[in-house]
Amino acid sequence: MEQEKLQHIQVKPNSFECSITTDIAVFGYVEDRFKILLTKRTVGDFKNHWFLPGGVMESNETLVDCAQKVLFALTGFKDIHFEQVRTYGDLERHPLKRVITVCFYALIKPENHPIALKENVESIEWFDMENIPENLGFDHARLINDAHMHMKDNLKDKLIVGELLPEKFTLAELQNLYENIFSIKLDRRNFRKRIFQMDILENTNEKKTGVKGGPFLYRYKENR
Amino acid sequence: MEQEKLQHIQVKPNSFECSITTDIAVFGYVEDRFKILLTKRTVGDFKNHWFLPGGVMESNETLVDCAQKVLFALTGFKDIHFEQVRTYGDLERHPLKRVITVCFYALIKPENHPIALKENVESIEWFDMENIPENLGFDHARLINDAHMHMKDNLKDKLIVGELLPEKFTLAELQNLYENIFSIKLDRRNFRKRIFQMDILENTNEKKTGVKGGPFLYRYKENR
DNA sequence: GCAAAAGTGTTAATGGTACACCCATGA
DNA sequence: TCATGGGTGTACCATTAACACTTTTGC
Repeated sequence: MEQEKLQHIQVKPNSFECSITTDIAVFGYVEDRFKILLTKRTVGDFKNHWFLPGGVMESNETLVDCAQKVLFALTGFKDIHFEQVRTYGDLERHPLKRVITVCFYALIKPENHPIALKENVESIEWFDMENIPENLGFDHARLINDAHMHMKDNLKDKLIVGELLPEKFTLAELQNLYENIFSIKLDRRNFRKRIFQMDILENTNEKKTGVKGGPFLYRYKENR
Repeated sequence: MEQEKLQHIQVKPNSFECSITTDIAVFGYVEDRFKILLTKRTVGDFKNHWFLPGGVMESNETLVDCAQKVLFALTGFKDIHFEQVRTYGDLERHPLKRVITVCFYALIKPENHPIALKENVESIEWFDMENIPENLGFDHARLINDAHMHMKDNLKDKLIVGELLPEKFTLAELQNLYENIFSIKLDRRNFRKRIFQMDILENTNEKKTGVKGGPFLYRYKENR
């Protein structure tokens, strides 16, 4: 009864111990392919498995604070924008203890974020989204899948994938990225038509050199 | 260093105490209006405020288990299907201590779920979504808004809002509900066309009595 | 019988898809 | 100079939006 009352007001003096972690699916566009960043680590029974970057939250951190801290600790990335995907609370998802994880995704330009190999990370690598390793730890295969779907939902009808590209990019690069993310093929003219009538790009009037055809470089407009 | 290592493998021996709660936005269709169920309670500084049904998670429960338990404890509802909305982890969202909450939404047929006024609940009421009380506790105004948006996203292009209606219903009722949820007006003929070519309804060949026009009653098909 | 809602098809507009040729550049 | 990719416009198709009259029922 006292128990029930306390429960009801959402405060209990002796809440159980439970780790809350954040895991981050970092997507990038590398070597003309849509990729995800994974770290090889050993956690519990998972020896030398690949994991999303992730780690435990402290009492004075928000979820996003935690994601920032964890991602920096494992990769050296700073000042990243996160989008929440969902929270996973199954009882047996972690072999050692109860761990609830909040999953985020982030889109980054690899050129701006060189990878730093940090302590306790055996390796860190960009994986092509169509060639993800088999030996993923925990339920991270599901997390990756959910994060990818969530990202596609967020991007649908927006084509705002500029966070993944350099400041100036060609329309072919933008289209290729879009095709990679959604695993589709698009007509070049229709793609241009759509993106132009969205009115989100401006032509820098510079041409990209070292590539045939001499394509113009575009950037996203300031206010969009 | 030892600290950092432990953090990295996502397990710390002394994780801090932190309540994890679930809050549930229960949507229903009552008196021809799209509504949400709120409970009036007193929590901390929030005296006699309206809250989503919610409560703390125990160590042996999954997130959904917790939502089931909490909703039953506050309303008497059982066997409800939940959809996760998102997780809120701001530091100051709860006046008494750190509370992280995972928000869910549920769609129910009020006829199947009579409200039971439970202990510690001062009142419990269906509120029209366009007339939600001002004095909501915590950040529940935001939770309601997010849950509503998330629900709309899930339902978009599906028109599957049957969970909110009695087994047999008229097309006008279905259309009205849909218009309520999305705050839009639809053309009757176009709505019928769309819903019929989805092939999800069957005509019971019964007519609804006590209402002008003598509309047919429909139900959702078994396999959809 | 009259007011209110149910039921029913057609047309116009819009948006999306398919498609071919010339031009610029790098090799 | 030639091979490769960049740049451009139009016709067709599919989907959606707009719209008015007749029938049924409750009161």
